[in-house]
Amino acid sequence: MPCQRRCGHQWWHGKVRDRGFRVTAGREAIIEALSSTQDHLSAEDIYGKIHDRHPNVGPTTIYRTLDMLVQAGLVFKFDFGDGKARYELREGPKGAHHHHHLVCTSCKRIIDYTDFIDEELELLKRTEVGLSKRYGFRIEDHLIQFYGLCAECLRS
Amino acid sequence: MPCQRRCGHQWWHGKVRDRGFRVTAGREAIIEALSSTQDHLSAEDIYGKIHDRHPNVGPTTIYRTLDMLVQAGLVFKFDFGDGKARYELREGPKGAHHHHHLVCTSCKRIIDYTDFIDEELELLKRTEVGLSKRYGFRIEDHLIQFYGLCAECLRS
DNA sequence: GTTTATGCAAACTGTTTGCATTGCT
DNA sequence: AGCAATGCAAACAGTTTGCATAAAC
Repeated sequence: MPCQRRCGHQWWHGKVRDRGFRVTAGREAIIEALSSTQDHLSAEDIYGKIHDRHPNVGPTTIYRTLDMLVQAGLVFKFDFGDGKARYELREGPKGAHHHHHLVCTSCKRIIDYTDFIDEELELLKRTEVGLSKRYGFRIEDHLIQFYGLCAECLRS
Repeated sequence: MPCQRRCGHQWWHGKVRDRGFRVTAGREAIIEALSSTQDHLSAEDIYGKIHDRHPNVGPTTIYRTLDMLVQAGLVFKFDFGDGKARYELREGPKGAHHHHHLVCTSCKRIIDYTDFIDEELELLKRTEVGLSKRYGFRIEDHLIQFYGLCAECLRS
């Protein structure tokens, strides 16, 4: 199905088709929901976001689509310890956008940060080379999260 | 309850009592299970490990105890994406032992590593200072995980 | 036309909760 | 004695699965 809109919403079609998956209206809606926000959406969040325009897309499809997108490498699945999985687009029309997370252990707020990434990237690169030599491990991704108390919670 | 054994199994008693929690046989068994292995035990794993000697300790107690230990800062709770929480002692009789994880996305194997920790700690320290200035966030802990394919899975 | 995706309902898994009882301090 | 911890059974939440139908290729 060609893109219905004149904008570039089909950047991911190739990546999905290349892996033998099909492009459907439901999947379009789910990717759009993910790319329309900076938040870390749960499956339920996505359901809420798209249910108005796509009342036919149910939770099952969302879970199955998210699994597929994780498998295809388009989406990252996170766990922040609140019992539900959260999903984030790994790349957009403009390419990959990498960041790490600050998790407030009190109010569960999540702050994305991209500062200091340069130093971190340098260390990560070195670490990855070292680890692959030492353990024969091929590293494809990483997760860095800091836990603590956010400004709001420190105040009270 | 003073330690029944002549060894140093009571190193954590103070930390638990200081926070207003009590020392019980079940909790002793759970901490012993955690300290007797390098593995990342799930609640069910712990149940299996202690059920012979402590048939009276049920799953509920294990969950509640683990929550308490996480709260008391003695245990770290992880999620490796296999649907069950996993727990690891944060410190032992000899003090804290910090490490990070390599997660094989194919076979789900987890490899602990402590290499490069010094460099990492240095960077983390700098990052933490920067983040606390920028976001007013007080960082108390961090999680670093690398994802990829282990040597075994690369071979096949 | 063939194969993959979907929706529904029901099943499943890990975890949590209410309440009466036990046990630490 | 007083209050925290436990066990049991039942409840719960998020997620997964089987199967018939619909849609993409």
